[in-house]
Amino acid sequence: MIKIIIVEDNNFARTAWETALSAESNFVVLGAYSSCEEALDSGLIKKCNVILLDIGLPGISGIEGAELFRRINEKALIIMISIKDDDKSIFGSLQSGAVGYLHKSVSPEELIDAINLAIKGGSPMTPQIARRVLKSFHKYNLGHSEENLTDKETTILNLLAEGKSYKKIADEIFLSVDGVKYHIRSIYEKLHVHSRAEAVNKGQKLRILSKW
Amino acid sequence: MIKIIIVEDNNFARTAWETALSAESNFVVLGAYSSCEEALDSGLIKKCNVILLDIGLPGISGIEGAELFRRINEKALIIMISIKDDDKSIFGSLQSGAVGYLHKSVSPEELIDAINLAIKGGSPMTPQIARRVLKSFHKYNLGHSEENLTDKETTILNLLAEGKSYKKIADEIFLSVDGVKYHIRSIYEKLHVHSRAEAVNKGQKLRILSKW
DNA sequence: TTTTTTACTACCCTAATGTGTAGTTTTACG
DNA sequence: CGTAAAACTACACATTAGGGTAGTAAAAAA
Repeated sequence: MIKIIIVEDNNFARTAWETALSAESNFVVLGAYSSCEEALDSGLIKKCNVILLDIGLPGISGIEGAELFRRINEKALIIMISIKDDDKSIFGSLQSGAVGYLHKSVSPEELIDAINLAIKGGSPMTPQIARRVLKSFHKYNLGHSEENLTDKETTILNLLAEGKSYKKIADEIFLSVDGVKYHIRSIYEKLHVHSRAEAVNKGQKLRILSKW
Repeated sequence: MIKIIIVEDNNFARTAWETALSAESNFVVLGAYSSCEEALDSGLIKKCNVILLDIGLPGISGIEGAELFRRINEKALIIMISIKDDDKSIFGSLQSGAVGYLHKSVSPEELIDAINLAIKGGSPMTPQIARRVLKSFHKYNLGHSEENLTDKETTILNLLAEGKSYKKIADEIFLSVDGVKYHIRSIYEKLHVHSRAEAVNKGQKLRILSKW
């Protein structure tokens, strides 16, 4: 039995979803609230499996709410349902722990499918959102040849990110300290920065720095 | 008409996919190769819409290949098809420009659906991969209260990431230089680091640093 | 109210960083 | 082969960063 909580300030939508989901034999709607505050007060957060959460709520926003809910119940699967599709809404939601992101225009059937998918370990998203998410991973420096670091430069940048001193880096890659400096000069020039911290920051944004 | 290129070293799989896709009225397989090198030599990369790409290829790997293909044809939609599901394969593929990631066990029908989905602006992924991707966005410091920076600390960390000197930061937030240092000491302690670069690096990973 | 903690300010000192300039060796290329 | 670019090495120098220590005022806790 999948226990669901709905948090949505629009009465019409909230009621519609509640009705639709309640009709499913393996779903039970534990509660439907119009704000995160009410949902938190209910004490049911820790007992549910799935939380359907609107972003544009009065008081505590959906993004903040997701974080709070997750602190109470790490296991609960949070699915955001929003009319917004700006970066802040999407990525903010994902950061705060949502496992899915749907547009408010979802049909009841889609909503049911989404919940089932989430339970099965998937991440319900509209195709457009999925693409946005994946695109955020893409290196965006393919064109800018200036920003293409050599292998050695990339290695050094990673060591810089770990906070290693020039000396340590030099030892590690068998170069003189000034040899290391030589490459760092190029890195800074290519990335248009003047310090380690900026280089690391930019390196992350350009996805030059290894791993996730 | 959707023009497809297949790069897969397993003859059996390659032939099976080619046959299945060719049967679709709106698909045409421009070429099916057993290595990225062959695909690049064919000169057809720039003419296709979709590239199905294996990761574990001899010679140029799928990940490297994706990057090369994308340089030639930015518009081509690259869908990775792999038996691997480690972080390096998944996130490496996404970074190199893939818009989808499927498991090699896909059925012909799923493959056809995936291509159609990609064309429509979606991102074909198995539910498990999707969840992995979304999870990579989650803040993973909800528990570790030690790592929760105060607002001022977060502000300073962001300024540190921009490479600003203590002096500049001090001016910007109306504190003495030593006041700034005071907070930086706390930041370093909370993040368990000893330098700007490390702090920035960790700040990114913990998603403390602003924006995407 | 007293005590403790938090948020600063201040000073010192050493190591590390960023940058300029210059020389040498290796590699790539016509 | 000659030559230019790339890949180092070397030295100098001003600035910054990181960390130790200490003191003060305000806020929070006891």
